[in-house]
Amino acid sequence: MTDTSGAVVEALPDTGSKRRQIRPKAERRQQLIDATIRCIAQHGLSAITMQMVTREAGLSVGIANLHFESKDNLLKETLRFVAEEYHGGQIEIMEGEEIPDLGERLDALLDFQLGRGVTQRQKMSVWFAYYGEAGARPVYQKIVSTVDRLAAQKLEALFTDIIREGGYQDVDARELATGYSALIDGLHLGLLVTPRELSKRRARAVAR
Amino acid sequence: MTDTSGAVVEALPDTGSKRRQIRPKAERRQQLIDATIRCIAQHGLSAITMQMVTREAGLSVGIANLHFESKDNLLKETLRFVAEEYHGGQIEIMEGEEIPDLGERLDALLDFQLGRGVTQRQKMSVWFAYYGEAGARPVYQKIVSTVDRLAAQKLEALFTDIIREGGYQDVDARELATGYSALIDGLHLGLLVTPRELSKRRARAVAR
DNA sequence: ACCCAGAATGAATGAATATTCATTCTTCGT
DNA sequence: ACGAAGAATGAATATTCATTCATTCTGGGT
Repeated sequence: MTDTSGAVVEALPDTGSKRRQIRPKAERRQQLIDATIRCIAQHGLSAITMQMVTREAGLSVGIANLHFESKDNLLKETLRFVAEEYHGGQIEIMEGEEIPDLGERLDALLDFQLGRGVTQRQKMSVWFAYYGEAGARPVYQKIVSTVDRLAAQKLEALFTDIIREGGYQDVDARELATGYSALIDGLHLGLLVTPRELSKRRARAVAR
Repeated sequence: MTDTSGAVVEALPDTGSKRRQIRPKAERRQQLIDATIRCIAQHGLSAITMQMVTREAGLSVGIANLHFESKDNLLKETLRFVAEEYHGGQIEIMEGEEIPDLGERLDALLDFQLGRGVTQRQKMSVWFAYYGEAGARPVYQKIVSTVDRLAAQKLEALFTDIIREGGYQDVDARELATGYSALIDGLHLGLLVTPRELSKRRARAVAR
């Protein structure tokens, strides 16, 4: 009954493999970012811990500092990921040519922005957790506003087209775009604090 | 040159009085809440420290635990204060009878909500810092949503009146109220990340 | 089959921070 | 004046947490 028998030493059954695995750097980074998102959504940005994150990822504590230099950096990269994913999705819809009708394209955008699911809710939590700190942390402000600006331009362009096509009068595309963005943000906030379902129809109505 | 000479030992000149002062509990509590607001605005909710807050208030470290049981409690009470102040102001405008014209009352509300000033900006920072944590902390959710619900009802009532008076068709007061709130929240968010001035006019336009 | 570069681990370290409480100081009632 | 009630202080304590790094382990290259 020697340990050196080389036989399988799986003391705890069902508790995931204990085998150490070596994976490419990019994959580990993503794994850690995903875990960070889940942790922020569940525990909040201010309660987050390296132990928490690495545990959630099923890895050892040291690994986060191996792939990201520091906790600060991990948080920064996580924000960048969420921001780029969210705005990237929007931009794709807005400048994609698959949907010729502009009104339908706006609808698609709305569906994307108010899309449901646990994942979506998690991302939202993360999103606003960072917004909350943005006032005090210029780094966050910069990351968000950089990506934000691009999406805002595309949105303004979309509205400009819609206004021209529809022949609307007395409407400024830039104002409309700002208002629309603000409305969506506000609805997200509302959903976070008071989860309701009715809002989707509501938003669609106001958007026109 | 003995220390026991009993003479005044005011080594640092100009550095505010060193004299210990005894003040009523309520005053100290407010003093600490104010300091907390300033600290959150400047350093963020997750970086906040008892030392920071008590220092900002010009008091000793132990005092926070004397008047509030714990850090958690101080933060909770600070949120309650900000929430009640903000929504209280809104409600006062909405149900006050001083402004008979409903359109003007809406304008007054808008002015209040988008009011400027350092103070306002600080409050906003605090507001969103807590929103960011709301997803993970039911206590915060409860505080905000309780006060929020009341303001939302008043707002809906106001819109109902406006719709009746103006004889508008095809508009649901509840939808309008939700949309309006969301819009304001969104604009606040925008102001926090990308401070701009133009938004006030914009909001007013959309509000109609 | 066997090496070894470097990926992964986690115990140890040190810094930061909430909370306590013995002590000092103020004020007020007598 | 004086003394007591209790407000205020801040050094000390215990805990929590990010970061380090000596060591262990893997898998591809030879």
